[in-house]
Amino acid sequence: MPHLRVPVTRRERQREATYDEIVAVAADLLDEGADLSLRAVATRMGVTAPALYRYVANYQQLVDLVAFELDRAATAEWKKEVERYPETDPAARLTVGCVCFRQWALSKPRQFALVFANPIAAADTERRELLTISTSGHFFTDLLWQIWELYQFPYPSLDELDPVIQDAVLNPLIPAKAEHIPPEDRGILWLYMRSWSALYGVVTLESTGHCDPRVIESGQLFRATLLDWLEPLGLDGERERLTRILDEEMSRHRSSDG
Amino acid sequence: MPHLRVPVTRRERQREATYDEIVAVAADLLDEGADLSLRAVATRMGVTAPALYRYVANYQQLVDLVAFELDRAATAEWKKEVERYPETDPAARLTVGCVCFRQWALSKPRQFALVFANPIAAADTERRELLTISTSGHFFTDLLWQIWELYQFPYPSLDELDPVIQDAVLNPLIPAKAEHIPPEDRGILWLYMRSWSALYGVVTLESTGHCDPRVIESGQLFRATLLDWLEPLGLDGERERLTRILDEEMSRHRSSDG
DNA sequence: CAGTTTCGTGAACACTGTTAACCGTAAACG
DNA sequence: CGTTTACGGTTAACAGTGTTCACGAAACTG
Repeated sequence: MPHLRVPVTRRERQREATYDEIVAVAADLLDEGADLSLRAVATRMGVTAPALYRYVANYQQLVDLVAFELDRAATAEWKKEVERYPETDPAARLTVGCVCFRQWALSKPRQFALVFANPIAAADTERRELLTISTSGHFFTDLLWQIWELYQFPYPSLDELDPVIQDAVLNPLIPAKAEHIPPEDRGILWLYMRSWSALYGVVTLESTGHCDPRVIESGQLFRATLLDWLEPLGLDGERERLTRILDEEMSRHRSSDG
Repeated sequence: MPHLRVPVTRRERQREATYDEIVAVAADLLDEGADLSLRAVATRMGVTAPALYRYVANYQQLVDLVAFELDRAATAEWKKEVERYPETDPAARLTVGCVCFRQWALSKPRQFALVFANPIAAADTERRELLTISTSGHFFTDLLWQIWELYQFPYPSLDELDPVIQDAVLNPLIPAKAEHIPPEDRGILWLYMRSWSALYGVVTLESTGHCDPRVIESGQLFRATLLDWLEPLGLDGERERLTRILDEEMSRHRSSDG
């Protein structure tokens, strides 16, 4: 959890460092194929398990901590990849970003499950807050906003939306760079939710393996889903170019790691 | 796992009964909010834990067993609900079926996670087989097939499909009542995969709680996703009627359990 | 310096899944 | 029918898991 007041006292710096070590060690464990456990993290840090309870209240909080970090680290990588295309081409950037997201989910299914398939009870406000500042969410909303600035695709006005949805887009609980979006334009967030739902759907289906392995390998389901979203996002004119980019990005990853 | 050769010897009947008790007890545990554990199932059956190893090879197999049963039982309920509309109206039936699926996922998120968010490795052929005969899959493909018989919506021909997808629809690994679909019509299965992916996406998103609780409560995301699929399924002419049915079904469940 | 907070330990509890050796009883076979 | 085999259960034990509690040492604070 990012603190705004950066602590300066020696103790607090030490504490912050320990937090960092916790998530680092946990991420290592996950990468090695072991499953995340309080005790494993502790012993690898050269410390006994109860010591960790000075830093997290329980196991779930540990999970949330590393989930947030995994999300942050992954998004940072995607941002780098995306920068192969200029800032003036957000449509290409979004395409690359989506492919990166999928590739990450496929190559690190355990991490993906931790971050995105980890159940969150509606009442659990703590975890919802964490979700709200999720880095990947900001990443995708921001790209969508940039696309809108450039292509001006149509979005529903507030009074076209269900009252409950009006509430949700005006005072969003989901991760979204929304502060800079004027209230009358918040209908865009509805499009964000819908497109995110579509992207999340295929990727989760593929990452959890709940479909034919050959279909996953081919990437056609993912590809078709993305192409369906070109039109609603005003990208019909770019269809050919973006399809080319999409195919190139997908084959790039395929060749890079067998 | 359903055996075709129904055993008659006393021992085998006894054994079958024990299997039934295992999944029944496990389902009870889940319903009570406890989490599924080998030991808990055993002690509740009045038996020690190692005894269960005469029936399942390991914990994962127990999970698979009850997952299959949960899927079967849930689908049986949906089938009943669906029968409120005549067999000659498969579009209405599919609508009801989708709402039931969502409602089940929302009211029993743990069970849903067990059946549908439970990761399956690509190499795990055993679990893939179980998936292939999944009851809910057959339920939805069958409805889609009936809709096609009635409305004759367009579907891709085999040579329009990616070679890998051709393979997948001709020799499907996913649950699908496909035997009675002639090879040249197998393009329908591609539409099935795509629509299932969309349905699976929203429902998983909602069931795992990875979006604004208000959006879930309103049901608008689910509703919009379903409505988007009317057109590809040749149901544009039925839009008004089916929307009415959809709304009615959704409010029905909302009022029935707070 | 004295007092207090912080951070770690060790022991213990209540659980997990899983393996091993063992044994009575019920079915199967000659 | 008697003998033998195999099935279905037991107990004991191992290696883990999350979590709590009482304690102590070390580090900061007045």
